[in-house]
Amino acid sequence: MADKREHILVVAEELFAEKGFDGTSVRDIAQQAGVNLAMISYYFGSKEKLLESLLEFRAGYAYGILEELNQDQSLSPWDKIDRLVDFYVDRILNNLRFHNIMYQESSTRSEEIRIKAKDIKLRNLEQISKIITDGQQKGLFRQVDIPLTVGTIMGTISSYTLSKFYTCAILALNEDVDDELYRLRLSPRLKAHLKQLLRAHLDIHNDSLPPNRLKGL
Amino acid sequence: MADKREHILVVAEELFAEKGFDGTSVRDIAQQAGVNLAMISYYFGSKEKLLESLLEFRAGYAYGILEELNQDQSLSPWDKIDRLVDFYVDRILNNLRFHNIMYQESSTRSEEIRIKAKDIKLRNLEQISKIITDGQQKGLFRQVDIPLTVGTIMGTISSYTLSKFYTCAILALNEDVDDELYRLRLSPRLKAHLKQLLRAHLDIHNDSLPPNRLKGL
DNA sequence: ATTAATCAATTAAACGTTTGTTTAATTCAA
DNA sequence: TTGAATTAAACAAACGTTTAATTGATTAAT
Repeated sequence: MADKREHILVVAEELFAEKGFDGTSVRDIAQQAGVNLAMISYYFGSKEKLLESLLEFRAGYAYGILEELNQDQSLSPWDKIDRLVDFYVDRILNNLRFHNIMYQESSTRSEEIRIKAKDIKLRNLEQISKIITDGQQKGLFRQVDIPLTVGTIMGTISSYTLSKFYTCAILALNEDVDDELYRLRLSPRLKAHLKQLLRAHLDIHNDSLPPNRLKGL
Repeated sequence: MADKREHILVVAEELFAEKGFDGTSVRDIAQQAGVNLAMISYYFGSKEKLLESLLEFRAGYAYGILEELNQDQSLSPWDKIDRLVDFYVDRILNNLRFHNIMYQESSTRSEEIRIKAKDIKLRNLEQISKIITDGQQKGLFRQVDIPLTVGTIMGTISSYTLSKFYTCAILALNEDVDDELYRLRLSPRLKAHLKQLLRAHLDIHNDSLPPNRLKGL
């Protein structure tokens, strides 16, 4: 075992996402990670600080990708939106555990954790904002509420990753389908929907749309 | 106290939403509700069955409203979409507690609870589906992924109701703002965003949009 | 009308687990 | 030999649930 500390974090991540923070005992984590119970206090200080460490451990990754995507001059804003959707769907579906902790569990915890989670989200929002404002400056995107648009992306995905039961019903899958097939079905559908949605939402040509609403009547 | 059972449910709802299911003890509920600890087992059987009772207690309301909205012949599909957005934003913001339980907490619980939560969601989806397919049949709405569109509505709202810390940062509000002002700021912004979003997303005129994407380049 | 019986409502206390954390001893490598 | 890593054991506190006793109002018998 290369890094025991990191291994504990990965195991804790899985368990937290599966059973919730309060629903997971330190003994669960220790046993699943194959380490002594006392090692968790020894490494992290407490269960709450373990969660804090987990946030730090995972925080950097998404930001790096977004930054890179942002600086890529060869991609049009539309391409970047598509890539953004692909990235987030893939990332969330492949890191369901961490995502659930980050977006639901952390909001009921200590102030330090809530602040940390907030800051991570704000940093990511900043990067996505740049992509959208760039598209606006280039005359491709219309005026939209950017933070809420980001909320729409994350929220749409989350609404289908929080409850496997409901999602399986929608996808016409058996409830105990294996994770591989589950992702395989959900991923393209989420991506297609979000791209179609954002295309219409962001397109500059739709700026004159609101008054047209009554056309069809 | 008219109905003690119901009073316990309301108190439990508040506490669950605030501190999570596992984070709330039966003693917390009993104390806050002003009843003896044993009354909760006496009334509901167990803590889990209390949550189950809570779901049943709250489930009926939304469905009734949606059904009514659906059957209203005087409203156009576009009007119904607007009303739908208004309803859900208001309802979720005014029942933050129950919504958080229903959409996050219930997914990590017993099978019975997960099934119950799933069924409630499916029933509501059914009603919203009718509104959208009606708009499609009337030639107003284009072809969209209806269940995912519903996920977008719920998810967008949820993404801003799960973490008050983050939301306050976005709204440029102090973190300990009172709930009244908090809702007053968040509600119109969510409604405006969702209506603008759905207008573009659903409009039949956008069916020919995808190939136009490259226009701006 | 008074008493007796019945049963649900309510209570305080205790149940056995499980919780997060700490201690104090031991291992092991530097 | 020093100090970090690791261990088993113990800690008190909190957990969900149960018990057994008591209350209080309603019903049946006297």
